[in-house]
Amino acid sequence: MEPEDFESEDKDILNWDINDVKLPQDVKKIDWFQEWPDSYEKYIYSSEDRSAQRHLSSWAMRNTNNHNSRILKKSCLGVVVCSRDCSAKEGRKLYLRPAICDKARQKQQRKCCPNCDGPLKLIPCRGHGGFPVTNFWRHEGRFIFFQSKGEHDHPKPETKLEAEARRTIKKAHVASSSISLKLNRGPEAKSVPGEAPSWGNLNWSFQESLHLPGGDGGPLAAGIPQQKSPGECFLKSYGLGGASDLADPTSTVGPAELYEKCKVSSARIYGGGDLLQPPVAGVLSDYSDLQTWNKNAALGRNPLNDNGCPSYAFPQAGWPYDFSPPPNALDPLSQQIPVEPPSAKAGCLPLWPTPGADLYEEKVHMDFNSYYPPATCHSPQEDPFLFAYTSYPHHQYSLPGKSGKWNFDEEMRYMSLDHYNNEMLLNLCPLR
DNA sequence: TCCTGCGGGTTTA
DNA sequence: TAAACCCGCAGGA
Repeated sequence: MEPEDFESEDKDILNWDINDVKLPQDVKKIDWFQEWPDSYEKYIYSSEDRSAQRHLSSWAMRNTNNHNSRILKKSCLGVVVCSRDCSAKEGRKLYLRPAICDKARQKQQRKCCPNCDGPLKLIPCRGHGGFPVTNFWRHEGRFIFFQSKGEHDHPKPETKLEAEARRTIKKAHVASSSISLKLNRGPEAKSVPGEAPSWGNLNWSFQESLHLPGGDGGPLAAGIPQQKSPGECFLKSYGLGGASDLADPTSTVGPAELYEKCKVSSARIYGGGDLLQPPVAGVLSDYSDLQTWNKNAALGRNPLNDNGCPSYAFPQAGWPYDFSPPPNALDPLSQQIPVEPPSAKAGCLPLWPTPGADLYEEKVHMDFNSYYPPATCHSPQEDPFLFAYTSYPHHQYSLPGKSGKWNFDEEMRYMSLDHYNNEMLLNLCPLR
């Protein structure tokens, strides 16, 4: 093929529009799935790409009827923030993911800020000429064409995975508290109105279930295979137990539901088992999630991480919690479950399991005090477990402002990184 | 309970 | 006429 022909063909491939009658089918290079598409971008994914098949986006996109069954259109809902613009320590801001369902979103906005109890507000997306940014998906032959129109003018919300995990954790904790309350109130236990059980009596013992990396005989220190699943990482992140805990029906870890959710996440991310080699170019399908995860892990979605270690996408934007210990944290056993959640104010439903908030804070804080990642980072392949631990201190501090935006996704694209980007990123890791 | 996709219908520029 | 938006429904997790 003559170079000129190639160029013109390339131009055709680049110049397509989602509304074109005919889209290019001679696609030589398909794109990695983009979790945070922004600006006026176009991508061509493999029809085998699971994320593309699901029309996923980490932006909160809702379906929009464009009366065209061939082209799926979705518009951005923006981000939910605290109307008081509160900040946790280190200036962390709250960026919650707007619920996609209208009713759920209305309900969400009646809830209060988990950080300051202030009302939440939805920042609508106005990045496309005053209207929400729109994403278009079109399946055509072996490819899935994606086009975004507009540039998000708001911070990134928490990802779908984060939001789901948050809900699950909330459920799990509520369930756990409920069970513990019942257990603690044995037949002889008297029901005293307003009585608050001691944390020390709770079956859900974070202290016991936590295995610190490199700590006192935890899984890592004991030389147990370090290839933990992200699911476990989630649990670890929350101070929950590892696989052994989960497999044990008598475990004090928590509801099986949580494990199932994490297992699903793990399977999704890991392709159902061990980590796989990076995909060869053009064969994206089952690896897309892995790639997305790897990229997120490598980037931490917080490119300016202080220690440069990658983090799983879990705790960053929208992670409202201050992990410093409460004043009475030195005596965890003396902590009480507030019968009336501190954040539960009239007309304001708590977003998080407030009764355990202190507990989370306390334990996780201890984790990070006792374990800091080494200067040389491991890849997720080596130790994804580590990521969950290292991830907490990293947060999305700054808004992705249009002027000073530092979008690594974009940078990666410009760098024309192919499937080796994972390794390359991980090699870059110690430099950051 | 929520997400997702679909599609009928309305409003507005 | 196109685009945005509202709403309800169904299937699925």
